[in-house]
Amino acid sequence: MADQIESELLRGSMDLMVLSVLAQSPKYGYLLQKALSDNSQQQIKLSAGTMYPLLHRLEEAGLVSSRWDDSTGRRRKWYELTAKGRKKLVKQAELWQQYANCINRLLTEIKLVIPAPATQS
Amino acid sequence: MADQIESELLRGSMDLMVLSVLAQSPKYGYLLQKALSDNSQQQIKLSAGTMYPLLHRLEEAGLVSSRWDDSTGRRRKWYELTAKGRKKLVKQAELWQQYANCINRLLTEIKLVIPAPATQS
DNA sequence: ACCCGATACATTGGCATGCGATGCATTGGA
DNA sequence: TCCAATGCATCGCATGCCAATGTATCGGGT
Repeated sequence: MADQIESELLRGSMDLMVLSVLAQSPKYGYLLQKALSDNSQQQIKLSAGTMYPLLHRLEEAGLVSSRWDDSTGRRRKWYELTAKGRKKLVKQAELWQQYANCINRLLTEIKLVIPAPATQS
Repeated sequence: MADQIESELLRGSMDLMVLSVLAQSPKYGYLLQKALSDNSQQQIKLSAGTMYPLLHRLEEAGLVSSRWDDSTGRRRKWYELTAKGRKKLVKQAELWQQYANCINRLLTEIKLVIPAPATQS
C-alpha cells in the first residue's frame, strides 16, 4: 500500500470524469458533453477534439461499449460502461482520492507560509 | 466567477507541487526531489527528466529564481520562489481546489450508483 | 423557400508534459 | 579500489488536450 501515485491520473483525469458520468447512465457523445458541463456547474468543458478520441480509447480498452442508434434522424452512438469499466472507475476514483489528499496536504502546509490572500471578489 | 477550469492544471499539476514545496524554503533540485517525496509519504516521485525541464520552465516564466552555489564540492543550483511565483502559487492553489471539488462531486454521485467496494487490505 | 444555429459524428496537426534512458562529474564509505 | 549516492542536464518517445476543420441533419424564424 501507499504505492507511488500513477501520473497517468494527472494527464488522463478526463478519463475519470467521463467514466463517472457514464456510470450514471449510458450517453452519446453530445449528451456526454452537456452532462459533464452540467455536473460541474459549467466549469468543465469537454471539447469534441478531446472527447471522441477519448471515447474511442476507452472502447478499445474495453471500458465502454458502443451501439449506434439510427432510429431517429440523428445518428447517435451510445456508450455505456462495461463491467471492466466499472472496476476501472472504482480503482481510478481511489487513486484520485490519494492524489488529491497529497496535493491538499501540500497546499495546507504552504498556507502556514504564505499569508492568506485578501479574499475580495 | 465560476469560470471554466483551466485544463492546464490537469497536465501541469507538477508545477503546483513544485511551487508549493519551494514555498516552504528554497531548495536545489536533488533536495526538491527528496522533499516532495517526503511530503507525500513517498507517493509522489519527481524524476530528474521531469524536474529539471520543469524548473527551467518555471525560471523562464519568472516564477522562480536560481543561484549556483559552488562553495561546497557539490555544485548545487538553488531555486527560490519569486514574488510572481507566490502569486501564481496562490492562484493555482485556488484553481486546484475548484477542480478537486468538481471531481469529488462527480465521484460522490457515482457512489450512489456503484456499490461500495469491499474495503479490504 | 431559405438561412442559420444547434445537434451529432469525426479527424488532423500543433503543442506541452511526463519520463525512461543516458551522460558526466564528484563525494564518501565499505 | 570500487560503487552507491549525490547532483546537474538533455534527448526522444509516448501521450493527452484542444482548436480548427469537415460533413451532415434537424428545426425554427423570417
